[in-house]
Amino acid sequence: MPAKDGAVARRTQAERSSATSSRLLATAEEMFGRDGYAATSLAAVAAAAGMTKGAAYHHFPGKAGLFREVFVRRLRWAAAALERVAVHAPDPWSALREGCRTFLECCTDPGFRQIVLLDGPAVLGWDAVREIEYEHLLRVLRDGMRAAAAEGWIAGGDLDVRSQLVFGALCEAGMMLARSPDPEGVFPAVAGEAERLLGALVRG
Amino acid sequence: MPAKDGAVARRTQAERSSATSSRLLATAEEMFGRDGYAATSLAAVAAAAGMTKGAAYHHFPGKAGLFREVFVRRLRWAAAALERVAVHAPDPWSALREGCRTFLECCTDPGFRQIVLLDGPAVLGWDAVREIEYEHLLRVLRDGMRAAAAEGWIAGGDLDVRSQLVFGALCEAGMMLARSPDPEGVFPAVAGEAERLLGALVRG
DNA sequence: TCGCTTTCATACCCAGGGTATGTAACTGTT
DNA sequence: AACAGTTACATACCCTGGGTATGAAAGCGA
Repeated sequence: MPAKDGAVARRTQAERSSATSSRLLATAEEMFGRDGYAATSLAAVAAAAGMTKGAAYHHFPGKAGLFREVFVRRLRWAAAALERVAVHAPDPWSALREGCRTFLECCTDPGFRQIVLLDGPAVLGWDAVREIEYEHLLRVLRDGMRAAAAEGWIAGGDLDVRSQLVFGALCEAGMMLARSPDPEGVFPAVAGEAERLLGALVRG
Repeated sequence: MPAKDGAVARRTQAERSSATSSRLLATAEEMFGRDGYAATSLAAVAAAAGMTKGAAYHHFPGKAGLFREVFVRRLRWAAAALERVAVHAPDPWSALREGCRTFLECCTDPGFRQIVLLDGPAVLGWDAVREIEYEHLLRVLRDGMRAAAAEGWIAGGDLDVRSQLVFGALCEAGMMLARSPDPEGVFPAVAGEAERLLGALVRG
């Protein structure tokens, strides 16, 4: 077992690997989110992260592969925000309302909008996007609806389909927010209509 | 005024131009719809239409420009279908219901799905897509809602926002239909939930 | 100490969007 | 009818950028 060779701490392989991998991911998340997928070259991302294309291709299967990881990251980020809100809700119905509002706040982030809502479907294909979104967001929304339905808050029906339709409406709402010159100003109107749409499903 | 020179009918510039332009558009619509924007090269489109890239660049400002024209074409196609249905509806509420169902049927077309729902936003940007969709579909939907609201069929509110949210839900529904291995089989369930979403807005 | 693997950098290939230039087909004018 | 000017293409080229092949240096197990 050799000792450290002087002041420079020698790093293990796993440390090096995960460090560069993380740097690359963070840089890619920033650039994909700011400039969009098509306008961001892989070499530029690697350079901004302090390495070359070769390193990027060593850690990820390609540009689309890197984007996919970034996409998943953003979804995890949103899912974490949802989680924090939902656990404090007093009842399933409030959890639904608060969750949807939180998702809209996530859409306020320009990077989230660009990566998840705009480029995601075109780059990864709708099926892949749908699968990842299901894993992190849609299932939560569906389960929330099921819980609300079980307690009689909302009407029954095909909740798999309905949760996805609501998700589509929320994405559109998120895009409206992001596009607006005054997101904070229109937030109440958009969030209000979104809640009305949700509230319209309440069992009368 | 010179006479025709033999068997070959000489064509005017406008005829030549519009003929090649149409051929290019039709071919691009087919290939973009089948293979997607990224996987379709401009040279391939031009070749399939019996010409070279030069001709394409003479008639359109570039690949994205050509795609934009194709995109508009598809929207006009869908709008025409909506128009045919809406005029026969006995009341605003039926017009809304029938219009939404017709839109879902448009989404059954794989090319429509690929061009309008998948590639459009990423290629043209959300703002441009939104503007074109507004011109052809969203305005119709909003006006339909306004008419329905004026006659007391649905509740009031911000109908600009609400129509867009409903549109988002419909697009998602369309993607579900297109993705399904058995579109005809799931059509009733999806259309049913879409109508429920719409019906939930009915003034109680 | 010595292979072996992992981690990157360098150099290269090539598909494809865009452009510059040449040429043939039409058009208005005298 | 001849000519200049414009339009409608084709050909040849540039160059960005994704992907790959090769090589070197840094850990790692024996």
